[in-house]
Amino acid sequence: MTTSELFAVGEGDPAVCCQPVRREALDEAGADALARALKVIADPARLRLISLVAAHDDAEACVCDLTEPLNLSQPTVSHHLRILVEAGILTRDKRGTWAYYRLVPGALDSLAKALLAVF
Amino acid sequence: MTTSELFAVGEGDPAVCCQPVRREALDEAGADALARALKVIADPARLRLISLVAAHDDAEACVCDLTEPLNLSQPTVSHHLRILVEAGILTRDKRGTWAYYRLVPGALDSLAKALLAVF
DNA sequence: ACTCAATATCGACACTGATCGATCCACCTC
DNA sequence: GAGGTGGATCGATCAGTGTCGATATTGAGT
Repeated sequence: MTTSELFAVGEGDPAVCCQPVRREALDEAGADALARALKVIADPARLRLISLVAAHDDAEACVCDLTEPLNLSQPTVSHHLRILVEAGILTRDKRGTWAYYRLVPGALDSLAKALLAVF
Repeated sequence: MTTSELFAVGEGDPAVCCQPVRREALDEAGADALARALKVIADPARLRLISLVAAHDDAEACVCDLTEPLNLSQPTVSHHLRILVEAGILTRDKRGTWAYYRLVPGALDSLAKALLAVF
């Protein structure tokens, strides 16, 4: 599941001019999807990976740039990067020996938007 | 830790007029704090609790209102509510036999804001 | 006081997930 | 093609946590 699938969560129907004051509560499927998306970023290592990639020149970084500052083993970093890619937050671009990671534009924004739509 | 403590995470220094293009990456302590806050809401049961409280009349709800729609046992619901209160997302107001829960205004907003400050 | 109802706490169990060492794979260079 | 390097995958381990039944606690009503 990617974060873009969360766009529709909790959005009001534009065809209705006056929505009721009390919205319906999040249904089970929506809560499950949003929880899965939040679990992806609810990890200090993955938050730092996102931050490191965003802070890097050209907004892309290879694994070798990310392993040392996180003080984690290379397989662990690779594991976290895989989870972030599968969630649609990062993209992997393998050029030759190196793998470069980039932020997916709007991914975290849509996640924050989905979060604020809960209430 | 409450969500309000996250307000300062990643905010730019207003005394500096021209910030560098690349911000510094999230430090270990900041990543840990944000991850802990996100873990609180990265659970389908707790997301539905937040949504149910927000959707309820008067924006408050007692445990008996919340146990049945979640299809979880009463101790489990009480456990989740405790976690949400300790994180500063809900408040508990015990009046007589019943305990009423309310959303803390701005709690989720500040969390979403802290998330968007990561990158 | 006794009873009952609403909620919180406790102890235990099962499952998920973060981490690492070892290994495998792809590509580059000689 | 042989060796080396960057990165991914695998298997195991261990900590964390969601869940429940049982029990304790607190307040209302008789």
